[in-house]
Amino acid sequence: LPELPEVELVRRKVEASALGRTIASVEVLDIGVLEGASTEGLKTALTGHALTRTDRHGKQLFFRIGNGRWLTVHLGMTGDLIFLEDGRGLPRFTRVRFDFEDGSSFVYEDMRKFGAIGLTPSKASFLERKRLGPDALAIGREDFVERVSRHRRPIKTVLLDQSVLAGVGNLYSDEVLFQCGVHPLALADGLDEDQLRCLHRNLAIVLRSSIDARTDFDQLPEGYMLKARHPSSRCPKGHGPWHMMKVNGRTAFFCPQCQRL
DNA sequence: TATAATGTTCTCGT
DNA sequence: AACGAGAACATTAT
Repeated sequence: LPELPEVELVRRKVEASALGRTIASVEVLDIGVLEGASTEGLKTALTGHALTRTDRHGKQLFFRIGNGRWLTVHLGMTGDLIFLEDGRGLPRFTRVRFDFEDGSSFVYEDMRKFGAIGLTPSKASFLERKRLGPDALAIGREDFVERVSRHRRPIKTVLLDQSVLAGVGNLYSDEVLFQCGVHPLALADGLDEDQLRCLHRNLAIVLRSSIDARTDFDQLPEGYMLKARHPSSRCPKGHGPWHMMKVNGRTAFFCPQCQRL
């Protein structure tokens, strides 16, 4: 459940379900997902306290604990947070389970274990340590243009670099490049002002559209690549099949007609 | 059975 | 210093 819109929906889910309930116990089923906290540290920090606030920066989640510290959660490639009203129906790949005093539970599951869960005394120091740039939905145009265009690297690579801006992953970077007709290998410092503005504006539109669609790609507006991002599908503007290439070890989809180098 | 998967981080080489 | 390629992490689905 990886990129910014998916993570934002998880945040909202937690906000609506787990917030305010006092934690009675914490069970770590796989210590491999802990980062910056031990099992004992987690138990000590959380037991007897409630999550009082949710926050998201890029793909990173933060939950304020009643004692002033923050629980940090990254969903990696396959992570999710599940609220269980009666504590039953534990997901197969549950890694950490939080049981509330009222009998409900809150679960961190992550099949591939690329995610991480831990503690930090300060969000700012955590973001600094992880070298996360501004949130992709919060960054202003000037800042975006300045940060992106300073790199002599393919624009796809720059958009995926979480230290430039945080929250964009492989799928949404493909989508915004397609929306703006920019080739994934175009060098960031060679883009003109119009292209940079287009990317900034459409990044916000694409991310918000996906959140509004509850990340159901079928419900995205017409003309979106993500409605049919498959090798056997084609450009919605009537051009040919998608072309694919590897950029940063990830598969990039693009339309060679719409996105010229 | 081989390949790829919405992510991050590290090494090695240019 | 900046950058790219490749590997590593773990597990499933096609």
